[in-house]
Amino acid sequence: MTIPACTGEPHPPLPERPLVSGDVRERAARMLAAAGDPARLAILELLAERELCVTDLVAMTGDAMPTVSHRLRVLRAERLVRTRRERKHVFYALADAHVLDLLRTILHHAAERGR
Amino acid sequence: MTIPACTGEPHPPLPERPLVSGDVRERAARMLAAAGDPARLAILELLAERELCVTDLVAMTGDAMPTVSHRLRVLRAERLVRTRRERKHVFYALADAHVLDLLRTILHHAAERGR
DNA sequence: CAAACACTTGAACAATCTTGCAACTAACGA
DNA sequence: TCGTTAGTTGCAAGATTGTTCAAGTGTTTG
Repeated sequence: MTIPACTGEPHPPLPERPLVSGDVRERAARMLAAAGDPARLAILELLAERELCVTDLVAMTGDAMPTVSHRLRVLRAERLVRTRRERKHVFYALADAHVLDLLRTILHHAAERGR
Repeated sequence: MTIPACTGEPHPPLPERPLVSGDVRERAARMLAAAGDPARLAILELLAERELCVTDLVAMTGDAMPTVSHRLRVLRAERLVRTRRERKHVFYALADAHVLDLLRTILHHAAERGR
């Protein structure tokens, strides 16, 4: 199926097919969306420094525990964080180096391009 | 202001201060959220290959022009894309190498970690 | 075993987003 | 100038999200 080009102006031959598979994109979008909230991003930043339990995060962010827990749930659903239980506490950490990488990339870029 | 630690268990000394400045995080979150939609991410992927006009994107995605235009508006609001007008057409492209970088990072990671 | 602690879950409500249609604007072309 | 092509904008549904409070689960401590 040929795709009708724009008026044959500046651009080259013609577009290639879609791109990456649909569900890789789906997952990527959900990961981005999960990180794309200031409060959740703040949590990721804190976890970038060290593993923390929910109580710590509550103390550090000043938000209510259910609120923090819900946020962590979203992050965990997209596998941006992992959990580990120890005695009474549940410790959260970034899922892997990829997440740290993404975090650094976005924060660096956001800091760089001043409005 | 001291932050009460979790039960002095496994974790080190104590947490540092917040992190990056609040509005860098705000901007980063908005950028992530803008990219964090499958349809908008698909547009970014297409633009990663070449500059395209709205008509091209309409043809390639199969969506209505106002829909595509709205999506582009969101992407432009967060400066993920830039525009250039030529004759009757408005051409869109990724704003800069940073965006391409982010795109590659997220797609790579999403592809890697199979569910 | 009972009470306390550390979380998670559920439900309801508000706020925000996304889309689709219609109307509007800008740039050509006849 | 008039009509057409290319895009944008406004607005009203409809859907998703985020927050809060209350209740529930699991673990540990007395």
